[in-house]
Amino acid sequence: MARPRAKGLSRRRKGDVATDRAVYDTIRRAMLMGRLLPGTKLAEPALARVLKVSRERVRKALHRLVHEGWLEAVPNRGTFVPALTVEEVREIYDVRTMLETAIVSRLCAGHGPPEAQRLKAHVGEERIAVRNDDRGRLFGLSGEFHVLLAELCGNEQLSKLLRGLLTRSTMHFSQAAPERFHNCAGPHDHADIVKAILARDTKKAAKLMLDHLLGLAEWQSAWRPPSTPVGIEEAFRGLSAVKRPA
Amino acid sequence: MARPRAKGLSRRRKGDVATDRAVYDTIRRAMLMGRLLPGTKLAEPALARVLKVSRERVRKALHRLVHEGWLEAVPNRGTFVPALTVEEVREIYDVRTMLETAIVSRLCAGHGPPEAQRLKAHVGEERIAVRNDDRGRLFGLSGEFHVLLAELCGNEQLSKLLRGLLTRSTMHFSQAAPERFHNCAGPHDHADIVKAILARDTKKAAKLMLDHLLGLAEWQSAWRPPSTPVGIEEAFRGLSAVKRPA
DNA sequence: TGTCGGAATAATGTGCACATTTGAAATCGA
DNA sequence: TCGATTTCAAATGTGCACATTATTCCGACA
Repeated sequence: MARPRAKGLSRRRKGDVATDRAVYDTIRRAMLMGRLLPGTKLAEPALARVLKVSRERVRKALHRLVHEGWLEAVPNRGTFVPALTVEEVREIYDVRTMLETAIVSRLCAGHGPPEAQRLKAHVGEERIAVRNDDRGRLFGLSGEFHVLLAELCGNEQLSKLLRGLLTRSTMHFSQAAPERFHNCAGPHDHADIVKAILARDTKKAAKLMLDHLLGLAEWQSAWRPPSTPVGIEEAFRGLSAVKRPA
Repeated sequence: MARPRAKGLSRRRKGDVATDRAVYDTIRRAMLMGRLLPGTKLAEPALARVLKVSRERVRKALHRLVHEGWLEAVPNRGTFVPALTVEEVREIYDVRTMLETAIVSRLCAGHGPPEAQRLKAHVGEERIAVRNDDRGRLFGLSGEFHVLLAELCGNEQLSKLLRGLLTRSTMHFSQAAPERFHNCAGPHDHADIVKAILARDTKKAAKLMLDHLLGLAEWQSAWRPPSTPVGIEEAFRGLSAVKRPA
């Protein structure tokens, strides 16, 4: 039929899944960088204006983030950055304890040379980060350690589940200024756990993981995130959805 | 401003979240009833026509179901009923084993009279269902038993997680004709597990749960769902999104 | 002066109109 | 007759317009 287009521009690409990912990643990155504090409202028009995308894209990304537990949606009100209660943090670490003690037990029973190699490599990287006092890298590695343990079990469902739990429990860490991240006990605990796994000492490994998570939960529960909301424009300053400055 | 509406009808209620839930529940119910076989395509116009709702509502419900793992979306192709592989089933039951053995251990260590009462009540209901040969009720109760154990731990995160795992692992059961559901070992296993919990025998309870899940996984993996797709119209015959015949 | 109430404004929610893409039927050629 | 190419219809994806809802602001009244 070749009908002439009514409005002017609208150069529309095909199933542009790349832009969707970019918007989603940008918002998530802003949260990981600690720029979005609990209580902040993510208004759709403001986000669309700042990220230079249409409102529908923002809406879709927000819905996805809500489904994944990063944000909270109130009907007819908007989407907000959630404030995890100490009870929620305790519950999340409780579930993590159940899963991760089982994981280290599993790894003690059945791991081979390649798994041992990856564990030792990760501990080495953490040690380097500590030596260089690279807080940002250490922050990322500390979380990835737990994901690595899950992945070494060779269970994709388990990895996905633990990854979701980690994002929720590290949200607090992110909401604190991540450049101030300092966890001297973390890398040392990780090294001990790996040592126990390599020695196939199941009881010791499980106990170390239990104590490690208990310590993390206690330290995290003691800290309360600030509650002064910040504007959207300044929160996303320097971040862009269309071009990755990476 | 009171601008006259362009088109005729469109009597739109307020933030109608009830319709959204109805559409979502209807599709989910059709899956639980085993009417949607793996490989079936859930086309949006067909669903909208059958359920008597707009396409956007269907679209939103489908997106949610995709995100929760009930369905699979292929870009520009459509939404399909997934076919779980035996490997996925094995992995899901592996994760469930980790969580649920920890749950029964937890319950052995710390449960009071109200928890004991609810456990005994559930076992009683299952016994009644077995006596009456009520397959549908037994099918529901068998799943709820595991959710009940998680809820008795008083951990909301744990309950939500296990609920998601259950929906995925029971999808196979649903895809078999549920009226043919017959699990003579299930209720008996459940009664034994409850007995061990009430006796606070941690090792025995964990072992019983482990064997129970192992048996379920083995039985479930042995069975392969049929792969003859069925039309949308007949799959949703009798089901409605606007009025619940319940 | 403080509070209650209504109007203006901004934001959310949703139906609708196309553009793009896919799948398959139809047509053509060997 | 079979295979490859073209054509066409249906489905998916997305921007847009507008109704509905919440919030804010401002003035009247006690």
